[in-house]
Amino acid sequence: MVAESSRMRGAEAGGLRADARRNRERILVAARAVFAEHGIEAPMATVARRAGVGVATLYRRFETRDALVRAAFAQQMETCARALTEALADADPWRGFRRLVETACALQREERGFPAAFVAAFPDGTSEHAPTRDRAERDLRTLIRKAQDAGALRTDFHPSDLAVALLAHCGLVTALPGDEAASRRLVAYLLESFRAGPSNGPLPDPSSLSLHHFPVAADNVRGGTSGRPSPPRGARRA
Amino acid sequence: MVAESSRMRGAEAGGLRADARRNRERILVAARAVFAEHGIEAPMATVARRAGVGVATLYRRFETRDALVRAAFAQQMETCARALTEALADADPWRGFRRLVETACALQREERGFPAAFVAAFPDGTSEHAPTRDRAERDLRTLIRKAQDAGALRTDFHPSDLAVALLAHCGLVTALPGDEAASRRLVAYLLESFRAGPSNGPLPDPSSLSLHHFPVAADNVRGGTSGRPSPPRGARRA
DNA sequence: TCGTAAGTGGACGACATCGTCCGTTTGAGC
DNA sequence: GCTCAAACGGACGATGTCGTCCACTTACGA
Repeated sequence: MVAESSRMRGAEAGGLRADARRNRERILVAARAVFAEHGIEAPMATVARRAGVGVATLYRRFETRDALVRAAFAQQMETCARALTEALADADPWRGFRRLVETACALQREERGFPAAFVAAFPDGTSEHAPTRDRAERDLRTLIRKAQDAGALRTDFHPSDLAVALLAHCGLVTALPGDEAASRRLVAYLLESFRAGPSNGPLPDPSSLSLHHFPVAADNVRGGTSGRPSPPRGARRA
Repeated sequence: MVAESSRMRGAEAGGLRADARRNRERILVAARAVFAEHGIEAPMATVARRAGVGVATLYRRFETRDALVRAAFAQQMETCARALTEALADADPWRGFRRLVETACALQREERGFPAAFVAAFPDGTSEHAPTRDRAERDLRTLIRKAQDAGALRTDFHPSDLAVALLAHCGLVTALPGDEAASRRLVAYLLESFRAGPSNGPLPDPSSLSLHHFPVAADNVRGGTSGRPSPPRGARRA
C-alpha cells in the first residue's frame, strides 16, 4: 500500500539499494556477453565471475537461469516489439512485413545468444496468456491480413508460417554463427516464396559454406577407432 | 597378414568375437533409441544400460560419443547417399532435386536425433578430405547444374544454398520435434523459392503452431521473481 | 575337455555445476 | 558517528557425468 509501485517499471529494480541496483546491471551486461560467447547454457558461476559478483548475488537477483536469460534479452525483445509497431504503421504493408522479418532475423543473427533465448520462448504449447503477447499476436495477424489484401503476400500464407520461418532462421544462425551471408540468403529466399506479386529483386551474395559435409555415408565412420579422442570434457569452458 | 580383411566391410565389426559383434549391434540400436529420446547429449551410461552392456564395453567399441553418433546414424547417411544417386539418375532433374531435398528433410524430421548428428557433421570449416564426400559434393553440383540447364532451378541458385536450406530445416525440426506440418510447409516454401519455372503446386496444410510467443517484450520478465523455479537440475534424465 | 586371450561390467576417482547457508561488509537513515 | 537491515561473496554438500581400471567370465581353437 506504500508508494512502491509508483512508477510502472515492474518489480525489476524498484526498491533496491544503490549497490544492489548497480550489481544487477553488471550482471545483465555480463550475462549477455557470456551467453553470446558460450551459449545460454553457460555456468551461472561464469556470469557471476564476469560481473565481479558472487554466485549468491546472482541467484538473489535471478532465481533461475531462465529468468536471467529473459531479463538479459528484454531489450532485444523490445526491439522486436517496436519493429512490429512500425511495420503496422507502414503505408506499404509488404514493406512493413518484409522489414519486420528482416529486423527479427537481423537480431537473431547479430545478437549471439538471442537465438537460443528466442527458441526458449517457444516452449511447445505453453500458452500462459500475457497481455503484451496477445496484443503482439493480434497485430501480426492484422499485418498479414493487410499485406494479403494489398496483393503482396500470398493468400495461402498462414500466420504460423511466420513462426516457422523465424524458427528455421534461428536454427540456421545457431548452426552457423557468423555466416551473415547464409542468413541473408535464407531470408531473401523465404521472402521470395511469401511474395504474391513480382519478385523482391536480386538475391544477396551466397554463403561461402561448403556442402562438403552433406550427410552422405561418412568415410570416417569406423567401429571403435575414430580420429582423435575428444578432449577432456569441460576443458574449453571459461 | 592373416585372412582378416578378406571381405571389404571396413574395420567395423571385422574380427570381433561373436558376442562382441552382437553387443556392438545392441549398442547401436540402443544409441538410436536414446539419442532420439534425449538428444545426442544423453549420458553414455544411459545408452549402455539400454543396450544391456556395461559402460566399459561401450567405450571399448566407440572411443568417443562422436564416433558412436556417427556409427548410429550411418544408415540414415546412406539413405541420403542413395537419394542423391537416384536424383542424378532421374530423367527430370527438377523432380530429382525436389525428391532429394524432400528425402533429406524427411529423414531429419522422422529420425529424431539425426538432425543433431546432421549439424554435428558441419563443424564449420573442418574439411578433412574424404573420397565419399568429395564425390557427393561433385554429384550435387552436377545435379544443380542439370536442373538449372533444364530451366527448372533458378540460375542464381548456389550450391551452398542447399546446405543453408538443410541446416535451416534442421533447426526447425529440432525446435519443433513432431510438428510434421511445419516441416513440410517450410520445405514447400523453400522449393517454391528455388523454382525457376511454374509453381510446384499448392502448399501443404499449415502448422497449428501459435505465434503467441513472438519475442516481443515478455510480460513475465521480472527481476528476481519469475514463475516457478526450475526443477532440480538433472531430474528428467533417464 | 581345457587354456587363454578377448570380452565384460561395475566400482571408482576426477571433475563440473548447482543452489544454499552463513559470517562479513556496507549503504542509508537518524 | 551509529545502527541495522540489506546486500554481499565464497565455501560447501549434493548431484550427475566422464572414462579408466581391474577382477571375473566366456568364446573358440587345439
